[in-house]
Amino acid sequence: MPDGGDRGISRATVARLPRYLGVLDDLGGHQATISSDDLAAATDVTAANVRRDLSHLGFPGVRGVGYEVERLRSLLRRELGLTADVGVAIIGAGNLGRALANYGGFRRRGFRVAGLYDIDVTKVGTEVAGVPIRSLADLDTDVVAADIAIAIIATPATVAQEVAERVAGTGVGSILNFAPVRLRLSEGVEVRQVDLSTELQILSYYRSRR
Amino acid sequence: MPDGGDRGISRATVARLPRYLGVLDDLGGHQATISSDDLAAATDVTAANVRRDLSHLGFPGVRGVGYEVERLRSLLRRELGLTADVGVAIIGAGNLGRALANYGGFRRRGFRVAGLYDIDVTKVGTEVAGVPIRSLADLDTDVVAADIAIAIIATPATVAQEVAERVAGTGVGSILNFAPVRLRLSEGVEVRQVDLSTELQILSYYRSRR
DNA sequence: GGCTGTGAAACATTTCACAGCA
DNA sequence: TGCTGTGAAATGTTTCACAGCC
Repeated sequence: MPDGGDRGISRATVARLPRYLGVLDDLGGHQATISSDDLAAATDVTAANVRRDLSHLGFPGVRGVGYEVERLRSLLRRELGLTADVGVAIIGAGNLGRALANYGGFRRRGFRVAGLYDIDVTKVGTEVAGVPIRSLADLDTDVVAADIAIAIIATPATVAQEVAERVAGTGVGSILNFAPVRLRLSEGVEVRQVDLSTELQILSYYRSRR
Repeated sequence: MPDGGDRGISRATVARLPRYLGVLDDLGGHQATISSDDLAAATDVTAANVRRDLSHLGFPGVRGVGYEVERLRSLLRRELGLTADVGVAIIGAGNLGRALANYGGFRRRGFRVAGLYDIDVTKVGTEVAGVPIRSLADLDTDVVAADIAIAIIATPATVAQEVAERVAGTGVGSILNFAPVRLRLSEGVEVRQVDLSTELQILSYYRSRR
Protein backbone atom coordinates (compact mmCIF):
# COMPACT_ATOMS: atom_id res chain seq x y z
CA MET A 1 0.00 0.00 0.00
CA PRO A 2 1.36 3.38 -0.99
CA ASP A 3 1.68 6.22 1.45
CA GLY A 4 2.57 9.86 1.68
CA GLY A 5 0.90 12.55 -0.35
CA ASP A 6 -2.76 11.83 -0.83
CA ARG A 7 -3.56 8.83 -2.99
CA GLY A 8 -3.85 5.17 -2.41
CA ILE A 9 -4.68 5.01 1.26
CA SER A 10 -5.58 1.46 2.19
CA ARG A 11 -9.22 0.50 2.62
CA ALA A 12 -8.59 -0.37 6.25
CA THR A 13 -7.27 3.11 6.89
CA VAL A 14 -10.17 4.77 5.06
CA ALA A 15 -12.63 2.85 7.21
CA ARG A 16 -11.08 4.42 10.32
CA LEU A 17 -11.06 8.03 9.14
CA PRO A 18 -14.71 8.67 10.06
CA ARG A 19 -14.00 7.42 13.56
CA TYR A 20 -11.11 9.79 14.01
CA LEU A 21 -13.18 12.64 12.64
CA GLY A 22 -16.04 11.81 14.99
CA VAL A 23 -13.78 11.98 18.03
CA LEU A 24 -12.28 15.30 16.95
CA ASP A 25 -15.76 16.71 16.35
CA ASP A 26 -16.82 15.68 19.82
CA LEU A 27 -13.85 17.43 21.35
CA GLY A 28 -15.52 20.78 20.77
CA GLY A 29 -12.40 22.93 20.81
CA HIS A 30 -11.42 22.00 24.35
CA GLN A 31 -8.05 20.68 23.24
CA ALA A 32 -5.53 22.10 20.84
CA THR A 33 -3.67 18.83 20.38
CA ILE A 34 -4.29 15.13 20.83
CA SER A 35 -1.83 12.29 21.19
CA SER A 36 -2.00 9.04 19.28
CA ASP A 37 -2.64 7.32 22.62
CA ASP A 38 -5.70 9.41 23.37
CA LEU A 39 -7.05 9.20 19.85
CA ALA A 40 -6.50 5.47 19.97
CA ALA A 41 -8.33 5.04 23.26
CA ALA A 42 -11.32 6.97 21.95
CA THR A 43 -11.63 4.93 18.80
CA ASP A 44 -10.72 1.37 19.79
CA VAL A 45 -7.68 1.38 17.59
CA THR A 46 -4.09 0.87 18.72
CA ALA A 47 -1.83 3.90 19.06
CA ALA A 48 0.65 2.48 16.57
CA ASN A 49 -2.15 2.06 14.09
CA VAL A 50 -3.26 5.66 14.53
CA ARG A 51 0.28 6.88 13.93
CA ARG A 52 0.63 4.67 10.89
CA ASP A 53 -2.69 5.90 9.47
CA LEU A 54 -1.84 9.56 9.91
CA SER A 55 1.58 9.00 8.46
CA HIS A 56 -0.08 7.42 5.42
CA LEU A 57 -2.07 10.60 5.07
CA GLY A 58 1.15 12.54 5.28
CA PHE A 59 -0.08 14.35 8.36
CA PRO A 60 2.73 15.43 10.67
CA GLY A 61 2.49 15.34 14.44
CA VAL A 62 4.80 17.02 16.91
CA ARG A 63 7.05 14.74 18.92
CA GLY A 64 6.44 14.99 22.61
CA VAL A 65 3.13 16.78 22.01
CA GLY A 66 0.76 15.09 19.58
CA TYR A 67 -1.37 16.10 16.60
CA GLU A 68 -2.97 19.50 16.06
CA VAL A 69 -6.70 18.93 16.37
CA GLU A 70 -7.94 21.62 14.00
CA ARG A 71 -5.48 20.86 11.25
CA LEU A 72 -6.24 17.18 11.52
CA ARG A 73 -9.98 17.82 11.38
CA SER A 74 -9.57 19.80 8.17
CA LEU A 75 -7.40 17.14 6.65
CA LEU A 76 -9.86 14.37 7.47
CA ARG A 77 -12.78 16.34 6.05
CA ARG A 78 -10.86 17.08 2.89
CA GLU A 79 -9.75 13.49 2.63
CA LEU A 80 -13.34 12.26 3.02
CA GLY A 81 -14.60 14.66 0.37
CA LEU A 82 -16.54 16.73 2.88
CA THR A 83 -15.14 20.14 2.03
CA ALA A 84 -18.13 21.56 0.24
CA ASP A 85 -21.44 20.27 1.51
CA VAL A 86 -22.53 17.05 -0.14
CA GLY A 87 -26.14 16.75 -1.30
CA VAL A 88 -27.96 13.56 -0.38
CA ALA A 89 -31.33 12.22 -1.49
CA ILE A 90 -33.13 9.56 0.49
CA ILE A 91 -35.27 7.30 -1.68
CA GLY A 92 -38.24 5.87 0.16
CA ALA A 93 -40.20 7.73 2.85
CA GLY A 94 -41.16 4.70 4.92
CA ASN A 95 -39.96 4.21 8.47
CA LEU A 96 -36.37 3.73 7.46
CA GLY A 97 -36.27 6.73 5.15
CA ARG A 98 -37.85 8.89 7.82
CA ALA A 99 -35.44 7.57 10.44
CA LEU A 100 -32.54 8.51 8.21
CA ALA A 101 -33.99 11.97 7.59
CA ASN A 102 -34.29 12.44 11.34
CA TYR A 103 -30.81 11.16 11.93
CA GLY A 104 -28.71 14.13 12.96
CA GLY A 105 -25.36 12.52 12.19
CA PHE A 106 -25.60 13.31 8.50
CA ARG A 107 -25.96 17.05 8.82
CA ARG A 108 -23.39 17.03 11.59
CA ARG A 109 -20.74 15.88 9.13
CA GLY A 110 -21.01 17.93 5.97
CA PHE A 111 -24.03 16.24 4.39
CA ARG A 112 -27.13 18.13 3.24
CA VAL A 113 -30.27 16.01 3.04
CA ALA A 114 -31.98 17.60 0.05
CA GLY A 115 -35.12 15.49 -0.03
CA LEU A 116 -37.02 12.30 0.68
CA TYR A 117 -38.42 10.72 -2.49
CA ASP A 118 -41.47 8.51 -2.66
CA ILE A 119 -44.17 7.47 -5.10
CA ASP A 120 -46.98 7.69 -2.53
CA VAL A 121 -48.83 10.88 -3.52
CA THR A 122 -50.37 11.24 -0.06
CA LYS A 123 -46.89 11.70 1.40
CA VAL A 124 -45.55 14.00 -1.30
CA GLY A 125 -45.66 17.62 -0.24
CA THR A 126 -45.32 16.95 3.48
CA GLU A 127 -42.00 17.00 5.28
CA VAL A 128 -40.01 15.09 7.89
CA ALA A 129 -37.53 16.84 10.19
CA GLY A 130 -37.44 19.77 7.79
CA VAL A 131 -36.78 17.54 4.79
CA PRO A 132 -39.42 17.83 2.04
CA ILE A 133 -40.99 14.67 0.67
CA ARG A 134 -40.98 14.88 -3.09
CA SER A 135 -42.16 12.73 -5.94
CA LEU A 136 -39.67 10.26 -7.35
CA ALA A 137 -40.54 11.76 -10.72
CA ASP A 138 -38.83 14.99 -9.64
CA LEU A 139 -35.55 13.31 -8.88
CA ASP A 140 -34.03 13.82 -12.33
CA THR A 141 -34.41 17.57 -12.22
CA ASP A 142 -33.63 17.83 -8.50
CA VAL A 143 -30.32 16.03 -8.89
CA VAL A 144 -29.13 18.92 -11.00
CA ALA A 145 -31.04 21.71 -9.27
CA ALA A 146 -30.16 20.66 -5.73
CA ASP A 147 -26.74 19.28 -6.57
CA ILE A 148 -27.36 15.79 -5.25
CA ALA A 149 -24.26 13.61 -5.21
CA ILE A 150 -25.36 10.55 -3.27
CA ALA A 151 -28.63 8.62 -3.13
CA ILE A 152 -29.59 6.49 -0.15
CA ILE A 153 -31.94 3.67 -1.01
CA ALA A 154 -34.41 2.99 1.79
CA THR A 155 -37.19 1.29 -0.15
CA PRO A 156 -38.60 -2.22 0.28
CA ALA A 157 -36.32 -4.88 -1.14
CA THR A 158 -38.80 -5.73 -3.87
CA VAL A 159 -38.41 -2.44 -5.70
CA ALA A 160 -34.83 -1.58 -4.78
CA GLN A 161 -33.20 -2.82 -7.99
CA GLU A 162 -35.67 -1.00 -10.20
CA VAL A 163 -35.38 2.19 -8.18
CA ALA A 164 -31.59 1.98 -8.18
CA GLU A 165 -31.50 1.75 -11.97
CA ARG A 166 -33.73 4.79 -12.17
CA VAL A 167 -31.49 6.65 -9.72
CA ALA A 168 -28.36 5.68 -11.63
CA GLY A 169 -29.98 7.12 -14.75
CA THR A 170 -30.21 10.54 -13.15
CA GLY A 171 -26.44 10.84 -13.01
CA VAL A 172 -26.05 10.27 -9.30
CA GLY A 173 -22.75 8.44 -9.11
CA SER A 174 -22.92 7.00 -5.60
CA ILE A 175 -25.54 4.86 -3.93
CA LEU A 176 -25.79 3.70 -0.35
CA ASN A 177 -28.20 0.80 -0.28
CA PHE A 178 -30.10 -0.26 2.83
CA ALA A 179 -32.44 -2.67 1.09
CA PRO A 180 -31.44 -6.30 1.61
CA VAL A 181 -30.68 -6.88 -2.08
CA ARG A 182 -27.35 -6.94 -3.86
CA LEU A 183 -27.74 -4.27 -6.53
CA ARG A 184 -26.47 -4.89 -10.02
CA LEU A 185 -25.67 -1.64 -11.76
CA SER A 186 -23.61 -0.51 -14.71
CA GLU A 187 -20.00 0.44 -14.27
CA GLY A 188 -19.37 3.93 -13.06
CA VAL A 189 -21.81 3.88 -10.19
CA GLU A 190 -20.25 3.36 -6.78
CA VAL A 191 -22.52 1.20 -4.64
CA ARG A 192 -22.11 0.48 -0.97
CA GLN A 193 -24.28 -2.03 0.77
CA VAL A 194 -25.47 -1.88 4.38
CA ASP A 195 -27.27 -5.01 5.39
CA LEU A 196 -28.83 -4.77 8.82
CA SER A 197 -29.46 -8.48 8.95
CA THR A 198 -25.82 -9.24 8.13
CA GLU A 199 -24.66 -7.28 11.15
CA LEU A 200 -27.06 -9.17 13.35
CA GLN A 201 -25.86 -12.50 11.97
CA ILE A 202 -22.23 -11.65 12.62
CA LEU A 203 -23.13 -10.69 16.17
CA SER A 204 -24.95 -13.98 16.47
CA TYR A 205 -21.85 -15.84 15.34
CA TYR A 206 -19.70 -14.38 18.08
CA ARG A 207 -22.49 -14.85 20.61
CA SER A 208 -22.86 -18.53 19.84
CA ARG A 209 -19.27 -19.36 20.76
CA ARG A 210 -18.75 -18.19 24.30
CA MET B 1 -5.60 -18.59 10.91
CA PRO B 2 -6.62 -22.09 11.85
CA ASP B 3 -8.89 -24.18 9.70
CA GLY B 4 -10.82 -27.37 9.65
CA GLY B 5 -13.21 -28.41 12.38
CA ASP B 6 -15.20 -25.53 13.70
CA ARG B 7 -13.22 -22.98 15.69
CA GLY B 8 -11.08 -20.04 14.81
CA ILE B 9 -12.51 -19.04 11.47
CA SER B 10 -11.01 -15.73 10.46
CA ARG B 11 -13.05 -12.54 10.87
CA ALA B 12 -12.96 -11.96 7.14
CA THR B 13 -14.50 -15.35 6.51
CA VAL B 14 -17.17 -14.83 9.17
CA ALA B 15 -18.16 -11.55 7.52
CA ARG B 16 -18.90 -13.42 4.30
CA LEU B 17 -20.98 -16.23 5.77
CA PRO B 18 -24.22 -14.19 5.87
CA ARG B 19 -23.75 -13.38 2.19
CA TYR B 20 -23.41 -17.01 1.25
CA LEU B 21 -26.42 -17.88 3.37
CA GLY B 22 -28.47 -15.13 1.75
CA VAL B 23 -27.75 -16.44 -1.73
CA LEU B 24 -28.63 -19.99 -0.76
CA ASP B 25 -31.87 -18.81 0.83
CA ASP B 26 -32.79 -16.95 -2.34
CA LEU B 27 -32.26 -20.08 -4.40
CA GLY B 28 -35.50 -21.51 -3.11
CA GLY B 29 -34.74 -25.15 -3.74
CA HIS B 30 -34.33 -24.75 -7.49
CA GLN B 31 -30.80 -26.14 -7.40
CA ALA B 32 -29.39 -29.12 -5.59
CA THR B 33 -25.78 -27.98 -5.92
CA ILE B 34 -23.87 -24.78 -6.55
CA SER B 35 -20.32 -24.29 -7.78
CA SER B 36 -17.81 -21.96 -6.19
CA ASP B 37 -17.93 -19.94 -9.40
CA ASP B 38 -21.67 -19.36 -9.16
CA LEU B 39 -21.62 -18.67 -5.45
CA ALA B 40 -18.77 -16.25 -6.06
CA ALA B 41 -20.59 -14.40 -8.81
CA ALA B 42 -23.65 -13.98 -6.61
CA THR B 43 -21.70 -12.58 -3.67
CA ASP B 44 -18.95 -10.44 -5.19
CA VAL B 45 -16.25 -12.71 -3.85
CA THR B 46 -13.67 -14.60 -5.88
CA ALA B 47 -14.19 -18.29 -6.52
CA ALA B 48 -10.89 -19.15 -4.87
CA ASN B 49 -11.96 -17.24 -1.82
CA VAL B 50 -15.25 -19.12 -1.63
CA ARG B 51 -13.44 -22.44 -1.83
CA ARG B 52 -10.97 -21.35 0.81
CA ASP B 53 -13.77 -20.21 3.13
CA LEU B 54 -15.71 -23.44 2.82
CA SER B 55 -12.59 -25.45 3.30
CA HIS B 56 -11.94 -23.49 6.50
CA LEU B 57 -15.38 -24.55 7.64
CA GLY B 58 -14.45 -28.11 6.80
CA PHE B 59 -17.28 -28.31 4.30
CA PRO B 60 -16.61 -30.73 1.48
CA GLY B 61 -17.67 -30.13 -2.11
CA VAL B 62 -17.76 -32.64 -4.90
CA ARG B 63 -15.15 -32.23 -7.62
CA GLY B 64 -16.64 -31.65 -11.00
CA VAL B 65 -20.02 -30.82 -9.42
CA GLY B 66 -19.98 -28.25 -6.62
CA TYR B 67 -21.42 -27.89 -3.13
CA GLU B 68 -24.67 -29.40 -1.89
CA VAL B 69 -26.99 -26.47 -1.29
CA GLU B 70 -29.06 -27.87 1.55
CA ARG B 71 -26.14 -29.24 3.50
CA LEU B 72 -24.30 -25.97 3.09
CA ARG B 73 -27.31 -23.98 4.25
CA SER B 74 -27.54 -26.05 7.42
CA LEU B 75 -23.86 -25.67 8.08
CA LEU B 76 -23.96 -21.90 7.66
CA ARG B 77 -26.97 -21.57 9.95
CA ARG B 78 -25.33 -23.71 12.58
CA GLU B 79 -22.08 -21.82 12.22
CA LEU B 80 -23.87 -18.48 12.64
CA GLY B 81 -25.69 -19.69 15.73
CA LEU B 82 -29.07 -19.68 14.00
CA THR B 83 -30.15 -23.23 14.79
CA ALA B 84 -32.72 -22.46 17.43
CA ASP B 85 -34.52 -19.17 16.94
CA VAL B 86 -32.72 -16.22 18.48
CA GLY B 87 -34.78 -13.72 20.49
CA VAL B 88 -34.16 -10.06 19.76
CA ALA B 89 -35.37 -6.94 21.55
CA ILE B 90 -35.38 -3.56 19.84
CA ILE B 91 -34.84 -0.71 22.26
CA GLY B 92 -36.45 2.53 21.10
CA ALA B 93 -39.74 2.70 19.19
CA GLY B 94 -38.91 5.78 17.15
CA ASN B 95 -38.66 5.72 13.37
CA LEU B 96 -35.55 3.58 13.39
CA GLY B 97 -36.88 1.07 15.88
CA ARG B 98 -40.11 0.78 13.93
CA ALA B 99 -38.18 0.44 10.67
CA LEU B 100 -36.20 -2.42 12.18
CA ALA B 101 -39.36 -4.08 13.48
CA ASN B 102 -40.82 -3.86 9.98
CA TYR B 103 -37.68 -5.16 8.41
CA GLY B 104 -38.42 -8.65 7.15
CA GLY B 105 -34.81 -9.75 6.90
CA PHE B 106 -34.57 -10.56 10.59
CA ARG B 107 -37.39 -13.06 10.72
CA ARG B 108 -36.27 -14.46 7.40
CA ARG B 109 -32.99 -15.59 8.97
CA GLY B 110 -33.79 -17.27 12.28
CA PHE B 111 -34.38 -14.17 14.43
CA ARG B 112 -37.51 -13.64 16.49
CA VAL B 113 -38.28 -10.00 17.29
CA ALA B 114 -39.79 -10.35 20.75
CA GLY B 115 -40.58 -6.70 21.42
CA LEU B 116 -40.00 -3.01 20.92
CA TYR B 117 -39.12 -1.23 24.16
CA ASP B 118 -39.77 2.42 24.89
CA ILE B 119 -40.37 4.73 27.83
CA ASP B 120 -43.13 6.68 26.07
CA VAL B 121 -46.29 5.45 27.80
CA THR B 122 -48.49 6.55 24.90
CA LYS B 123 -46.70 4.05 22.66
CA VAL B 124 -46.61 1.18 25.15
CA GLY B 125 -49.36 -1.34 24.51
CA THR B 126 -49.60 -0.69 20.78
CA GLU B 127 -47.76 -2.76 18.21
CA VAL B 128 -45.76 -2.39 15.00
CA ALA B 129 -45.74 -5.09 12.35
CA GLY B 130 -47.02 -7.55 14.89
CA VAL B 131 -44.33 -6.65 17.42
CA PRO B 132 -45.68 -5.39 20.75
CA ILE B 133 -44.34 -2.15 22.16
CA ARG B 134 -43.53 -2.67 25.81
CA SER B 135 -42.21 -0.59 28.64
CA LEU B 136 -38.46 -0.55 29.13
CA ALA B 137 -39.20 -1.43 32.74
CA ASP B 138 -40.41 -4.83 31.57
CA LEU B 139 -37.19 -5.69 29.83
CA ASP B 140 -35.58 -7.43 32.82
CA THR B 141 -38.37 -9.94 33.17
CA ASP B 142 -38.93 -10.28 29.43
CA VAL B 143 -35.31 -11.19 28.78
CA VAL B 144 -35.85 -14.33 30.78
CA ALA B 145 -39.49 -14.96 29.89
CA ALA B 146 -39.09 -14.40 26.15
CA ASP B 147 -35.54 -15.74 25.96
CA ILE B 148 -33.99 -12.59 24.50
CA ALA B 149 -30.37 -13.03 23.47
CA ILE B 150 -29.62 -9.84 21.58
CA ALA B 151 -30.67 -6.22 22.08
CA ILE B 152 -30.69 -3.71 19.27
CA ILE B 153 -30.26 -0.14 20.42
CA ALA B 154 -32.24 2.28 18.28
CA THR B 155 -32.59 5.19 20.69
CA PRO B 156 -31.37 8.76 20.27
CA ALA B 157 -27.63 9.11 20.81
CA THR B 158 -28.12 11.11 23.99
CA VAL B 159 -29.58 8.22 25.97
CA ALA B 160 -27.84 5.30 24.26
CA GLN B 161 -25.06 4.82 26.83
CA GLU B 162 -27.45 4.89 29.75
CA VAL B 163 -29.87 2.53 28.04
CA ALA B 164 -27.05 0.18 27.07
CA GLU B 165 -25.89 -0.10 30.67
CA ARG B 166 -29.42 -0.90 31.72
CA VAL B 167 -29.69 -3.49 28.98
CA ALA B 168 -26.37 -5.05 29.93
CA GLY B 169 -27.68 -5.35 33.48
CA THR B 170 -30.51 -7.59 32.33
CA GLY B 171 -28.11 -10.29 31.26
CA VAL B 172 -28.40 -9.78 27.53
CA GLY B 173 -24.92 -10.59 26.34
CA SER B 174 -24.94 -9.07 22.87
CA ILE B 175 -25.79 -5.57 21.72
CA LEU B 176 -26.11 -4.19 18.22
CA ASN B 177 -25.91 -0.42 18.49
CA PHE B 178 -27.32 1.93 15.87
CA ALA B 179 -26.93 5.10 17.91
CA PRO B 180 -23.95 7.19 16.79
CA VAL B 181 -22.10 6.74 20.07
CA ARG B 182 -19.26 4.40 20.95
CA LEU B 183 -20.63 2.41 23.88
CA ARG B 184 -18.45 1.69 26.88
CA LEU B 185 -19.60 -1.44 28.65
CA SER B 186 -18.16 -3.92 31.08
CA GLU B 187 -16.35 -6.97 29.81
CA GLY B 188 -18.51 -9.87 28.84
CA VAL B 189 -20.94 -7.93 26.70
CA GLU B 190 -20.35 -8.25 22.99
CA VAL B 191 -21.06 -4.92 21.29
CA ARG B 192 -21.22 -4.30 17.58
CA GLN B 193 -21.54 -0.82 16.20
CA VAL B 194 -23.39 0.22 13.05
CA ASP B 195 -22.84 3.85 12.22
CA LEU B 196 -24.96 5.02 9.34
CA SER B 197 -22.97 8.20 9.01
CA THR B 198 -19.70 6.28 8.79
CA GLU B 199 -20.94 4.34 5.80
CA LEU B 200 -21.92 7.55 4.10
CA GLN B 201 -18.52 9.08 4.77
CA ILE B 202 -16.71 6.11 3.34
CA LEU B 203 -18.87 6.33 0.23
CA SER B 204 -18.04 10.02 0.07
CA TYR B 205 -14.35 9.22 0.18
CA TYR B 206 -14.50 6.95 -2.83
CA ARG B 207 -16.79 9.39 -4.62
CA SER B 208 -14.40 12.29 -4.16
CA ARG B 209 -11.59 10.60 -6.03
CA ARG B 210 -12.88 9.72 -9.44
C1' DG C 1 10.20 13.01 29.37
C1' DG C 2 6.86 12.34 26.20
C1' DC C 3 5.37 11.26 21.94
C1' DT C 4 6.00 10.80 16.87
C1' DG C 5 7.65 8.29 12.75
C1' DT C 6 8.98 4.14 10.80
C1' DG C 7 11.98 -0.02 9.70
C1' DA C 8 11.30 -4.71 10.33
C1' DA C 9 8.70 -8.57 11.91
C1' DA C 10 4.50 -10.71 12.55
C1' DC C 11 0.16 -11.74 11.25
C1' DA C 12 -3.97 -12.02 8.23
C1' DT C 13 -6.06 -12.50 3.89
C1' DT C 14 -6.31 -13.17 -0.95
C1' DT C 15 -4.88 -14.92 -5.23
C1' DC C 16 -2.51 -18.05 -8.30
C1' DA C 17 -2.14 -22.18 -10.37
C1' DC C 18 -2.51 -26.80 -10.68
C1' DA C 19 -2.82 -31.67 -8.97
C1' DG C 20 -6.48 -34.80 -8.23
C1' DC C 21 -10.96 -36.69 -8.11
C1' DA C 22 -15.96 -37.61 -9.77
C1' DT D 1 -14.22 -32.41 -18.59
C1' DG D 2 -15.38 -29.59 -14.73
C1' DC D 3 -14.76 -28.35 -10.49
C1' DT D 4 -12.77 -28.86 -5.71
C1' DG D 5 -8.92 -28.50 -2.41
C1' DT D 6 -4.71 -26.53 -1.27
C1' DG D 7 0.44 -25.59 -1.35
C1' DA D 8 2.93 -21.56 -2.24
C1' DA D 9 3.31 -16.79 -3.45
C1' DA D 10 1.59 -12.38 -3.18
C1' DT D 11 -0.55 -8.90 -1.01
C1' DG D 12 -2.52 -6.26 2.75
C1' DT D 13 -2.56 -4.89 7.59
C1' DT D 14 -1.12 -4.60 12.30
C1' DT D 15 2.14 -4.66 15.89
C1' DC D 16 6.69 -4.20 17.94
C1' DA D 17 10.21 -1.58 19.37
C1' DC D 18 13.10 2.06 19.31
C1' DA D 19 15.73 6.00 17.23
C1' DG D 20 14.93 10.79 16.92
C1' DC D 21 12.97 15.16 17.84
C1' DC D 22 10.54 18.77 20.64
